[in-house]
This record gives sequence, C-alpha cells and structure tokens, in this order.
Amino acid sequence: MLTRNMKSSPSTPEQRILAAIRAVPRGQVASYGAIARRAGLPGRARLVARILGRNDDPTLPWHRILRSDGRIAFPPGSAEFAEQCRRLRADGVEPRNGRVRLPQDEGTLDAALWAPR
DNA sequence: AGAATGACAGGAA
DNA sequence: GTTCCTGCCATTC
Repeated sequence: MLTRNMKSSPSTPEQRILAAIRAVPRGQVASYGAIARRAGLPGRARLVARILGRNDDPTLPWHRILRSDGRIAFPPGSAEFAEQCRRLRADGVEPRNGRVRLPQDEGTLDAALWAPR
C-alpha cells in the first residue's frame, strides 16, 4: 500500500476536510467550524477557509460552506458573493440579505456521527 | 524571528 | 437579532 508518510496520519488534514465538504448534501449548508469538526480538526475553521481558497476542483460544493452566523464569507457586492448566492439558490437555498439559516445542532449531533475513528 | 494576513468563531455590547 | 471586538491557527512577508 502507498504509505506516503511513515510517521504521519493515513490521510492528510486537507484530505479529510475536502471529504467533509463533499459530504454536505445539496440543499444543506455547514459552517467552516462544523466542517473542521467533522474532519476531526476542531478549532481549525481558518484552515478550512485556506483549503477552499487554494482549491481548484469545480465539483467541490464550496458554496455550501458559510460563516458560523450563516453569513456568506465573501464581501457583499463581490463577484464571488454573487456566485455563491446563485449556486445556493440552485440548491434550493434562499439567501436572505447575504445570509442563510444554518442547522442549530452543528456541534453536537454532527460531531457524534462524524466522530473520527 | 517578529509582524501581518485571511472564504473564521464566540462572546460582549 | 446585529454589530463589534478579541482570540485562534496556519501561512506568508
């Protein structure tokens, strides 16, 4: 088997974060912090942001990731902001003044179901 | 090595 | 319910 790094984890933090993002179903959203949690990296919300910024995979549902208060992370009026609104609507999610309603139990139930092994 | 930066979070005002 | 301010983490100057 391809053990890339003998003394580090089987999958890189980045890999797990990307997996957690891909796991968010259409019509649902999640915060940066929630993604980090599900990836087994609590407190690394800003790492999630960094990954997304560098990401180039068009199939990645990046638009489903929002700030903890449900607000879109891009500056209002920016092209990316508009694009994210558009893609959210395509998912059936209606952004209200740049924000959406996100799940109330992001840190509890999800964390349990996504608990790293 | 120290300071600045960023697709953030959480509690205070 | 919002806006502000401070704390955090990792990366880049």
